This record gives sequence, C-alpha cells and structure tokens, in this order.
Amino acid sequence: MLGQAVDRMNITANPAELLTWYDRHARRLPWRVPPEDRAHGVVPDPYRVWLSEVMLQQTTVAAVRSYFEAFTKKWPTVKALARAAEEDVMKAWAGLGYYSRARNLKKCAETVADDFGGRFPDDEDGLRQLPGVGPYTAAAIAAIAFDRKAAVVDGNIERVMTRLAALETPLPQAKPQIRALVEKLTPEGRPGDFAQAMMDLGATICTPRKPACALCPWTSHCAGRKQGIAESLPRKAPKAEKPTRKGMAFVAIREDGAVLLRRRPPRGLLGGMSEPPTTPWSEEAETDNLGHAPLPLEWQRSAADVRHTFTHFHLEMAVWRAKAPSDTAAPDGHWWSPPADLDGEALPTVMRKALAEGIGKPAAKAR
DNA sequence: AAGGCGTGGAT
DNA sequence: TATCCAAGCCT
Repeated sequence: MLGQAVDRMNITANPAELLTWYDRHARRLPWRVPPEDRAHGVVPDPYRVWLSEVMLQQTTVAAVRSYFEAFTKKWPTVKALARAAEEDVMKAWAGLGYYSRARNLKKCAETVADDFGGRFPDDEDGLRQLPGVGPYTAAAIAAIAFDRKAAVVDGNIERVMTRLAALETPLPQAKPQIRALVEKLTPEGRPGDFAQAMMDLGATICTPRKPACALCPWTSHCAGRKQGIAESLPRKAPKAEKPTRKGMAFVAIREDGAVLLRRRPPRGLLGGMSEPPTTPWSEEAETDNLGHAPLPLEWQRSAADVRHTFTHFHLEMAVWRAKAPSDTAAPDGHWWSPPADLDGEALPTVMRKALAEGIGKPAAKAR
C-alpha cells in the first residue's frame, strides 16, 4: 500500500550525487569527522555524536557550538559525565532550553557508564532504549557513529523529501511516506555521511524560505521545483495562537549583593532549574499582589516588566525588588547566591532577564 | 496521541 | 514588532 504510493512518487535522485556534493561542501562542525578523514579510517566518538545530537534537538547549530565545547572540555567521556553532579549539568545547560534534555542526558550517561561499561549500544534498537533518545536520535547515532544503514528523518530531511517528491500531504500525516522514501534512498555505503549531507542540504540550500535551487545537486530531480511549489512545502497545519500569562518575580538583594534563589520542581516547565521566587503564572493573575513575596520586605515594582515567549505561551512578568538586611535568613528551600556565583547558577534565560531587571544591570549573556 | 516543553536568529 | 522555526522527545 505505502510501497505503491512511494513507487508512484518516482524519485530519480541518486545518493551518490548528494555524497559528491557533501565531499566538497560538508560544514565543518566540532562534533563531525569530515568526509576526507572518514575516508582514511577516522571514526567518530559515539559520545560526541550522541551529545551533539541531543543538543541539536530543536536547536540551531549556532546555539549549540559553545555548549558542546564547554561540555566536552568539562566532561571528555560519557563516564566523566555520568560521575558529574546533576546540579552541575543543569548549570552547564542553562540557556540552551528544553531542560528535560539535560536531565535525560545525565540519566543516559549513567546508564551507558553503569550498564554498558561506558560503550553506547551500536544499533538503533539498543540506542532507542536510552532516555532522551527517540527515533531520530537513535537513527542518527547508528548511522553516523556505527555506520548502520538507518533511515534518519529530521525536520530538514522532511523538507527535502517533500519537495523532491512534491508531496502535498501535510505534516504530520506525511511522516510515514517520508520515512518510506528515506528508507528507499539511504545507501548501503556511507549512511552516516548521507544523513549529514541531507541535513546540510536542508540547512544551507533547501531552506524553509527562498531555497537556493540553482545550487542544489538534486535540482534536476526535484518534482517540487518542476511544479513551482517547492517553497510552499512541506505543508503544515496552522499553529494555535499563544495565550499570554502573567506573574511576578521577587528579587531580594542582600547588602553584600547576594540574591535570593530557589530551585523549581524537578519536572515540567524549567524543571530542576533555579529562579528568584515567582508567583504561579496565569492569564488572570494580578501583578501587584504581594501575598506571594518570600520575605516581609519593602518591595518596589521595577519600571519594566519582563516579556518572554515560551513554546506555547507568552509571559509578562512584573519584577519586584527589595533590599534585605545582611542577617536575613533564607527561607526553607532558598539560598543566597553571592554575585560571584550568579553567572554559574542554573538560571534559565527568562530568569536571567528577571534578575537583570531586579538588580538593575544588563543580563549576563547566557553561555 | 496531541500537547507540553526554551531559546535566539532570521525575516 | 510579530511570527516562524531549528539535527524531537516524553507522556
């Protein structure tokens, strides 16, 4: 059934043409073994492949680079990462987003170190069992690190394939057809380079807007281009509008400059990360009700609110600040973070914005 | 199985 | 300024 539909799509593109393009145009990335080194027998380190793939989930190469460098410097092996304190992993991940990835990263490292002697499973099924490793990541690691002929499908590859086949079925319904096409196209030789070539093509040539079809190695095979609909693919359902929630943040500053922080609950939004005390956020919330203040101090509202957009809602947070005497005890579950420690705390970006507004200095750039 | 889950860059 | 979206996973 699906096979017939795929056959009718009649892909004429050849993996060899894409690999030739990749040999000349592969992006140089810190976690990647370039094709010429690959040809001389250099093999990628599964730890680095895994770490980069998790960081790259829904995250741009530009954002990942410095985090990848910091992580591999601090924790050169999966065993080193397994031995790290989770708190330190969250601090190092702060600013990168989707914090469940960091929690799963630590769990996964422990599994690999404790149950597999520090060696990653070398096939898709084994990798798929690891926390934080889904269908895409398992296939990518299997292909790139272990030379397995795995069908790697990410957002780039969905775009490339729907255009190549002029596939007008909207996502996510088109996913099975796309997978079938990728399985047919993936070569026995160099499956990892093929996957990376498809992703590079999607990232640099077959871009969401204004694709550079003139530079594409597959331009003559592209049904979407022939039909003049390439740029409109893949089709997607329109996204739901984001509601706006409101809340308050309380920035208490001790005379020595220390700021009062606490830890958020271990799961859910910004789970396990640190913050100045905040109220719950809702569409109806008041932003001038001091009932939730962590300490009985003289609170003053900061001039500007913090605006921040999460995946599924906008947040407007009023920032209230107060000076605290030097002998003020931190409430249960809270601690005073001295200025020298603040940059290193596990503070997500939205909370760095709140602190910057409360303290009255520019936000430390997320690392 | 649809919705929760971050952030910054491009347009 | 507002919207889109990037190498997805989990429940």
